[in-house]
Amino acid sequence: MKLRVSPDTFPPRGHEAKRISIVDAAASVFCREGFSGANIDLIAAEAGVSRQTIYNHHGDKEKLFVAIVRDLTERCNAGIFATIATFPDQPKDLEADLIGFAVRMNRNCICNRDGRFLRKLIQTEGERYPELFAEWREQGPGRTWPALAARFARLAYAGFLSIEDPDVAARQFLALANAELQTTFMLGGTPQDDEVLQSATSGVRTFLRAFGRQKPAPHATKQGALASA
Amino acid sequence: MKLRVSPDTFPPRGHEAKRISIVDAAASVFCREGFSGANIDLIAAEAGVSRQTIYNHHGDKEKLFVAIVRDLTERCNAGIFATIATFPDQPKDLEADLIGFAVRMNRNCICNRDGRFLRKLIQTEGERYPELFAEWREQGPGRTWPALAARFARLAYAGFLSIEDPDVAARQFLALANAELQTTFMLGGTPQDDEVLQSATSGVRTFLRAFGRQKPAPHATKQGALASA
DNA sequence: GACGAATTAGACAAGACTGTCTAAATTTGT
DNA sequence: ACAAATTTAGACAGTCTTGTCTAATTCGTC
Repeated sequence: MKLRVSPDTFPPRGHEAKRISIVDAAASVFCREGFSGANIDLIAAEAGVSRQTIYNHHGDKEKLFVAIVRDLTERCNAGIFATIATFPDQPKDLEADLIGFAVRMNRNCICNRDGRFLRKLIQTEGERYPELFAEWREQGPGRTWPALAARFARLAYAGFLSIEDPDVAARQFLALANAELQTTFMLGGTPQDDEVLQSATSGVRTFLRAFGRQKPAPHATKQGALASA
Repeated sequence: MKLRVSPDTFPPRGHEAKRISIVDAAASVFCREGFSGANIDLIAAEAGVSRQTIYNHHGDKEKLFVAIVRDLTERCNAGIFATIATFPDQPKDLEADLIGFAVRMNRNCICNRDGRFLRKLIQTEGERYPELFAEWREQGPGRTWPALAARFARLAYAGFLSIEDPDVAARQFLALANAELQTTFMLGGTPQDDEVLQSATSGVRTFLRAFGRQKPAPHATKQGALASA
């Protein structure tokens, strides 16, 4: 296999630029080739950096790998929390607002570069680094699931939904929103925008058939919420 | 890394026994280590067979890998169709029967050895062998999804469910049944029986809240079905 | 422009792996 | 029990990879 320089900017300028370039290239290569298959020379070429620089920055291949996973976990978490912050607490149109939220979640957290890479690394190398991915589990799902569940609980409390267990509802919401994308995810592909919208739409519709209230919440926008408890 | 002989029967007897032993060991090692990381010597040791025998049977590493994926696809498909054959067409207790079906699907097709292995190989090597996994997609989801959808359509036609799109409903059914197991699957783990039951139960409950009929189907067991169209 | 730190190319040793080959040993069918 | 086919252990060449080292070059900063 011949190594070709990436079509990026020729050599990245500055210390920090190189660091970022290395992390990006390493994520891409680890993700594409797996840990065993990843080749430091290829990472170096793709980062536009010499091999020695990678060893200077990260020590060895395993440390590099761990750094990549930590980095991806952190960035993905940030994205997920930022997206959860856009959850529709006081929806005008519940269905449309939840569809919008599901689409944002997919596009900004699950289908984007970081999300795809992290998911693949967890799937392929999760068993080889139990403590590393236990850490991911705590910092990732362990914190994001409850945060999302809390928003659904709030929506139920305000009278928009009829939910018994908010944790279960949150997981089912995402499962439904992604139901049509499973095969694409399995093969590492990136679904088109319209596929994401399609899946979110049918998923949210089903979710609301199960958990929506027939009565569209008695004007419980601000003051009425507490009365319905 | 030292290679140790597997604790299986010492050397497998007979030509066919060796073939099977090689396929089993190779599936396990490819799955654990990925294609690049898989070591022919390790596969040979784990199969209780000499390295040369593997080359005699399969030619080279890549041909061996393709043979493994074909084999797993075939076995998994057989299991899925066998399980779909147990779908409750004339349920006594719709909820209980669908939960039972979801549990069987999980235990016999998704969580078992073949299912876990095939899923992982698709996830890790899918992009490297497009034509091979396109084949899987056609033979697997391409044939099993419609088969399952047909059973849901039949259930709806008989008055047990209220469904618009049986294909969507089938995908959402499985997505819901697995909603609680996602994290475990990501890390390659095998969920406990009670976790599978738990996930199936809450998934089916939500599914029936969305698609169940309030009226428990007007005795539409045999003759009444056609009338409700 | 000059100094110190960072980066580079390349060589290099050590080890691992694939795939081939051979001669001996074992198994199978008859 | 015999002959043919299969399997085995081990050696082997060739290739690839990791991680280190060195000497020269470039970069950031004053």
